[in-house]
Amino acid sequence: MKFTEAQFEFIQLWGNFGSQWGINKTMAQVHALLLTSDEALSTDDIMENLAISRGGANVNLRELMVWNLVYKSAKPGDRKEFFVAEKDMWEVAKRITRERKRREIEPLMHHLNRLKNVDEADPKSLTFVKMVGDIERLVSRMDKTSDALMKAEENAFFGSIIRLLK
Amino acid sequence: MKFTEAQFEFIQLWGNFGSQWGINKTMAQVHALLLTSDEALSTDDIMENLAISRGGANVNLRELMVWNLVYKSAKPGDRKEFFVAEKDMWEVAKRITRERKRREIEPLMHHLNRLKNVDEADPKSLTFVKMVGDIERLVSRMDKTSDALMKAEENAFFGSIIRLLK
DNA sequence: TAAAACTTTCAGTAATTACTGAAAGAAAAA
DNA sequence: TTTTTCTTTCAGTAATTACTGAAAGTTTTA
Repeated sequence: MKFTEAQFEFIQLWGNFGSQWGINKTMAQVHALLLTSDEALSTDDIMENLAISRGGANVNLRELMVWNLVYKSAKPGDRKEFFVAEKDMWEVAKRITRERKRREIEPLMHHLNRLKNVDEADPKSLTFVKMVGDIERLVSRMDKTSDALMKAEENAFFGSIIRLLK
Repeated sequence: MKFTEAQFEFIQLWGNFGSQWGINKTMAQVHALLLTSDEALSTDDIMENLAISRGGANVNLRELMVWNLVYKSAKPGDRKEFFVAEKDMWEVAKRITRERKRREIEPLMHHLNRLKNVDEADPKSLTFVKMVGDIERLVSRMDKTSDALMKAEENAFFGSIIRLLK
């Protein structure tokens, strides 16, 4: 398989995988293109390679920068902006996790907590409040555990404890 | 807040949350309705409560059964099928995790592995192969770690070790 | 200050995704 | 076996999501 074919397939794969996880397909494809490019790319490079419009390229690049997955990179003697992706995949995983937590876990917990103000007189409220509480505890526990595991994977001592569990 | 309001809001919340995670919004809403219902519901109950069609109700209920989040439940003297949701939220989390792994991790690993057959002569392939390998290792590690996490949360001894890390 | 080079925005529209409703299918009752 | 009751399927369509492209905005150069 030639490099360009493999790169093309990787871009498709990353795009499809991303959209299954609620990440915009084109954004994932731009990310994949930059991940597989040794050199920084301009907006025009990206437009050409993925056959997307200038608007789409611009919006998705800026969103990738919000996620901290892509940086601007200036080229001396060139007024264009160039872009590079963070290549350390462990960093990539951490930053995606961090961003999704920030956007989803916190609002979810807030909304769930509000729902506990349900009228306690209604007998149906009993199991409802219990269930909301169960979800809160579960989400909070998974959140903390994922932090612990992230730390553990980075840390030789904790990492060796974690490996005991596998 | 009245129970029916709280239930309605929970259904919206679960639907929106689900669709952010690549889970069909209506499916998540049907799930939320069943989670917050003490009694088993018929297709007609669900159609009425969520204002969706018979086809939609049927398709989403069957999909929820594939995910093992909802069961059929017969009522004596009634020919209709009734449905109940698994109410143990820890079971719910485990089953969603299991299903997503099965559908996504395995195919992803397979595709990534295929991409390693890239022409090694091209110098660009070097960093490409490294990156694919990095993703494989990362995904495999996260997969194993999530298994460990599940076991740890279920197990008092391992659980206490995990709590040390937090 | 004006022109050139590049980036950003957003109304209109295309692409995708999932729902509707009616017809066909299946199972139970008569 | 015919009718009744309920479930499933799927072509057509509605709803959602995200892209296009041109105009406006911004920065740099001269």
